[in-house]
Amino acid sequence: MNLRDDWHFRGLVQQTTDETIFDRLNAGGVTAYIGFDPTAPSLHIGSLLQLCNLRRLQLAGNRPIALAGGGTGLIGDPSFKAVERPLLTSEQLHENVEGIHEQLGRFLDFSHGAGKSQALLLNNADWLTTVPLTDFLRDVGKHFTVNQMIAKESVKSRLDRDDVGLSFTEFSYMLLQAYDFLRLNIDFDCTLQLGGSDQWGNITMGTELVRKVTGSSVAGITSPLLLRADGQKFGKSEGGNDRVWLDATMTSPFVLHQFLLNADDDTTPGLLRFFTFLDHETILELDEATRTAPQERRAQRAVANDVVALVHGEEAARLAERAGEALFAESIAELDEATLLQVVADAPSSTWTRGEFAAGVDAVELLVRCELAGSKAEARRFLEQGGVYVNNVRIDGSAPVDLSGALHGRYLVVRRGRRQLHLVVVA
RNA sequence: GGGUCGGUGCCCGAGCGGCCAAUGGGAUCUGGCUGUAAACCAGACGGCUUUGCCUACGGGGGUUCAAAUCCCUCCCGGCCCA
Repeated sequence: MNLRDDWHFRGLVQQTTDETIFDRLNAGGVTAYIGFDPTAPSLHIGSLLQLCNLRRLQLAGNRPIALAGGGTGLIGDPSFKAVERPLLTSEQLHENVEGIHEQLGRFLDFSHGAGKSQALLLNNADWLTTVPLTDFLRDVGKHFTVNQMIAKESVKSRLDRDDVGLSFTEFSYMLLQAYDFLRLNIDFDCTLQLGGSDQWGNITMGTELVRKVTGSSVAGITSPLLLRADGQKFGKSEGGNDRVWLDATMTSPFVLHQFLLNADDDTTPGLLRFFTFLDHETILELDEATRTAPQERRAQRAVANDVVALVHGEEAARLAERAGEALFAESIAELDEATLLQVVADAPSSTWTRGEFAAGVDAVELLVRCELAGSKAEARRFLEQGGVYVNNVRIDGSAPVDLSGALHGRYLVVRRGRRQLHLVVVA
């Protein structure tokens, strides 16, 4: 299977500066990069597509460069952002870069054995924070006109709006990213930049700069943004406004697994194509399975298992799946102790004394202490609305919670709503 | 620097002296239906020692019996001018 066909089959290509780039990618040996914004200490599921793309390139014999935006992060990308972003402090930024650096490493092969396709991990702070300002303005700035910069779709909304502005700082961002491409081209013979479709403007600034400065022709490919069926951005977590992160301490493997498993039918074909490495035949089979037996959710399961395995490892994927089955399909009360603990391993837990339960614990207090409710008022609301369960049995808060129904004499699985869990362990 | 308009709950946005914890929409949450979906329906949506009290309408100060609403001042943003 050649890479061009595969990428088009998967719907990974939104725009290219030059379709013939695929011929070179098929042949192998192309050096390509994707930049990752260190706006948080972890990458999130939105970055996963880009990670997978780098991996796909490498598997086809090309050299991927994962570029952490330690320098561009100091400035902030305004592309399609509604408002100016607060600047990150350099300490935050440093921590974030550390975090995503480590994650990037898990998706690519950095071993010397990989030969010419050995991946590189770079940080653009290395050059962006050291290039002299006057050199930058003369060597980079001269190649662009403000006229073309303000014509970019990515900043247009900000220029048109009458209630927010666009600072020069953010406006200059596109030049920095263009400069990245130039440096990577000169220093590493990098001839391709990939990114989400929101990066098109930044990418073309880069290809143009490289062409003007070095005379060599470099390319760009963007991928569509993955949207949910209702047009919302994919990646908001079930549990609120938070994104779904790739860091296990920020989004547990179980939550990630559940998130993907719950993808609606219309979004699932996209997930299969973007986030898995399954062959085309299997993907089409799973599409068919979604149509004919949606309730089995074979496709969602495949996505969930593959992604969790890729991000957190096979073992984590297996446990996450097992946990879901136990919580939703079986009776939790019948699990043996070891299995129970595995199933709720990801959930937050707290240790209580037997004395605290002597007279029973008020349900409101229990919810607040388990952090399943943000306040007592909220806890009461959940109880009133029938959204609280202990060991999968709904409680209404009229009676204190005691240990009569504790699993194995010492565990209470407290649940709020469909899937907010907390394990109470009685010491 | 000058002029002008504006800063309201997670977001957008009404309110413009008391009936305002603040209309409406979105987001979110809970329940119902279901496939641990989507859509749809219903309810909730600052906090507390909950017939009441406290905190909140950019910050601080003031007028008033009473302010998100009036005045002063500071901070922040848009636009125009320099």
